[in-house]
Amino acid sequence: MSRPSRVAVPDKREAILKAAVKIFAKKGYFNSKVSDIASEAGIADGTVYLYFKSKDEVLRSVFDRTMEDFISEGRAELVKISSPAEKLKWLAHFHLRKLGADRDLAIVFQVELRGSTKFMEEFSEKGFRQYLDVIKKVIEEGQKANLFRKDITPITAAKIFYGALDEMVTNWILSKKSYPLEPFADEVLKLFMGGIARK
Amino acid sequence: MSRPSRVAVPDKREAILKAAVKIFAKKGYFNSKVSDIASEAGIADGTVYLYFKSKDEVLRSVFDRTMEDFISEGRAELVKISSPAEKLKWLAHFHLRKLGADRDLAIVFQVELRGSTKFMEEFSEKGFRQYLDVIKKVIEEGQKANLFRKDITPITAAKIFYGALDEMVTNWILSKKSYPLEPFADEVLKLFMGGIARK
Amino acid sequence: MSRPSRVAVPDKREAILKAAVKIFAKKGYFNSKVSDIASEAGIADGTVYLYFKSKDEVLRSVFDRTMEDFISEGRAELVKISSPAEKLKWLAHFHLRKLGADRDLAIVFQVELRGSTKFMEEFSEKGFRQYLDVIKKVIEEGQKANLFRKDITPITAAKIFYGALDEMVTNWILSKKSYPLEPFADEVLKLFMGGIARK
Amino acid sequence: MSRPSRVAVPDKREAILKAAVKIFAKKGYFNSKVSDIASEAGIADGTVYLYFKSKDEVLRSVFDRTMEDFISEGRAELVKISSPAEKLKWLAHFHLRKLGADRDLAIVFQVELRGSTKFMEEFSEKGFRQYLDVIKKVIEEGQKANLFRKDITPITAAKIFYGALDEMVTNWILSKKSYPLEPFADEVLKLFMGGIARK
DNA sequence: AATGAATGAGCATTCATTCAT
DNA sequence: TATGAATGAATGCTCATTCAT
Repeated sequence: MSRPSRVAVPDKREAILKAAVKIFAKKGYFNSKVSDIASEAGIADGTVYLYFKSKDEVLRSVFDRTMEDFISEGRAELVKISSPAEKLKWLAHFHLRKLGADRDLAIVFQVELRGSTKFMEEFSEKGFRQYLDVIKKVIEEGQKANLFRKDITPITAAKIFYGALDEMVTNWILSKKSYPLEPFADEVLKLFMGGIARK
Repeated sequence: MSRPSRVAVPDKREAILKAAVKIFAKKGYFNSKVSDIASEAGIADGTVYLYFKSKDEVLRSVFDRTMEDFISEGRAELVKISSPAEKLKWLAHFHLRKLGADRDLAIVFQVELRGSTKFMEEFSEKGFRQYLDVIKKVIEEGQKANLFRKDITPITAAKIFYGALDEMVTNWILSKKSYPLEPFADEVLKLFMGGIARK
Repeated sequence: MSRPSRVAVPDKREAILKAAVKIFAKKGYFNSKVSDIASEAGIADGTVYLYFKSKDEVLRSVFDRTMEDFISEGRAELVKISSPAEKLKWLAHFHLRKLGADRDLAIVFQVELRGSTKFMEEFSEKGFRQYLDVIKKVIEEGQKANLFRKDITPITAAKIFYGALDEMVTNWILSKKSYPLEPFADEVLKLFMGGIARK
Repeated sequence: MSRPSRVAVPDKREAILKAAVKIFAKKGYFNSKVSDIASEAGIADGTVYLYFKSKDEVLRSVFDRTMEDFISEGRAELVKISSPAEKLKWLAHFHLRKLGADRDLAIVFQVELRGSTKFMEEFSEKGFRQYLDVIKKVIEEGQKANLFRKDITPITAAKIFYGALDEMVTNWILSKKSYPLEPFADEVLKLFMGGIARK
């Protein structure tokens, strides 16, 4: 049922985005030339502009596409889980598994997308708020079910949860050593759920 | 009794750094022109180069000077506190109080310094590791005193603590609303110490 | 029957070199702006960099291309002449005819290429030594044939020959009056062959 | 009888000129910074401008002072010699002895002073014409005394004489090997007087 | 006279974007 | 669609010169 594409153009848009992630990760957004991306994607410089309005839009699109997948997959999976604690567990693993699977993409997300307040604001506006909202909902759920303490606002708890995971990713990227990222999900969960203080 | 400085040029180096923070915060490092900084500092473009080797070095210096203050003040204060929990409390408040006091500086730290892997690596190498190390030490102390649980590695706990605070700052910066940042220290502490799960 | 070239851009590289000679001759290498050259060539500034790596390389190329022609034509013609004296005659005329035909090029060669030891050394290394060598060979030939005196080393004689011609060119360039250069070839030859002293 | 100078200021003007020759010779006029010269002369940058109006004028002064010495010494010596041939001999030796004694000065004269048509013209105007005129006079003298052939104009012969010597200097400067320059005076004379052709 | 901090005009080069083919 | 040659605006940095001290 799929529209038969013209051949020879398996998916240039996709190729450009993939190339862009690789190049942005290696050199940083501002130091990446459009010609680097085009060259990496195996096309002519001008062709980039048939698919994207500007270099700016390429980065934006990397973000949009990834975030979209991220959130929709997240929402779809979460409904299958009933326990709020299990939901948080799934989210933490999901977050670190996804970014841990594509170092270049992780770099672009952790580093490049934060390199300008402009992007940050947009980043925040579009995907990040939604993502934080997903976490917040889970926490509210836990509070309603009397499983989570209520003396912390859900949104603050969500930020803390996100911030902790985010820091795991940042450290993983900057580390000279190569190690699996996902296991840290359990560490974060342990602390987020129970706190550091001995009972 | 201090020697009265000449005229309106009490400290140009300082003026440049201050101007740079303001400009970098407003426009981002890559979009800031050296002439913007010079103009903001009330000096000629070329004068910037009498104090700094390059635009690059200006940003680096903003970071160095701030981080130095930050860490030395942190270390000096911490030795006055004996309880590990109190130390964490002081650190969280200190972190948010400092950055909450200078929005532009906070923006440069949260956004600009992370805008390139190059800076990130240096940032990480120089100040960040040390800061994380300070936190780690406190946690080890708490574990030794049997106050903190021992099933979490101190460095991971430190990262989570830092990540949570960092996220507070980032959200504060990006927020369109203006609100005091420091109070969030207690929220982070509450959760970090006791966890989200009801006992 | 040659394929009619597109539009007004028959050969941009050539146009740039031509423009550069004109501009360098008028203002000197260091006082010539790349934009002057581009403008003279009827192209955009950036286009210069599609054909040359730097302003430096433009000057180098002017030299290379000219010297190459010069030497290859010289060698090709000389083999057709058997008498060493006739060879010198042809060389002297050739030298002055060539440079006398393009005042701007002559200026670049006489003045600009000598404006820095760096260029001088390269100039010397590449083309000049070869040119001097061609003259030297002719003199050796004459000495072997017992036509030229042997109490002067061929290389020194060659330098004198070259130096005399070179001075004719320099004076011609600097002169406010316009006069034909080539006739001076015979004057140089007269003196070089027979000396100033009366027999 | 000399006016007692203030001490500490043996002769700054002289020191600057000396420093300039050294620096210009090493880096070329355009690549030499005024601060390089000042530093080499052991004075502050601004002090250069107490003695010279501009960097330009420093080079000009190097030339003026040297040329003045050159020509006045030349004229003074020549009147002591009666034979035109001996006069040429003295001139050739003088030329190569003087420049051969100060490589840096020679470089400035051979290379830097020719690096721009502007300087060339001035160079030509001021000292060079006079120098050439001195040679020309000697040749006219020789012709009048029936010692030199008359089928060559004196000025052309003078240029050839000068050009030959000049080339000796240029080659000496560019040579990687170090050798005495003055002996080439005799070679030039031999050829200039008798020609290359066997009698 | 001497200093050297400050000035600011000047310029080579880069690179995102366009557009004729 | 695709190309890639051409564009030209944009900017970090240098350095001759000035001038308050």
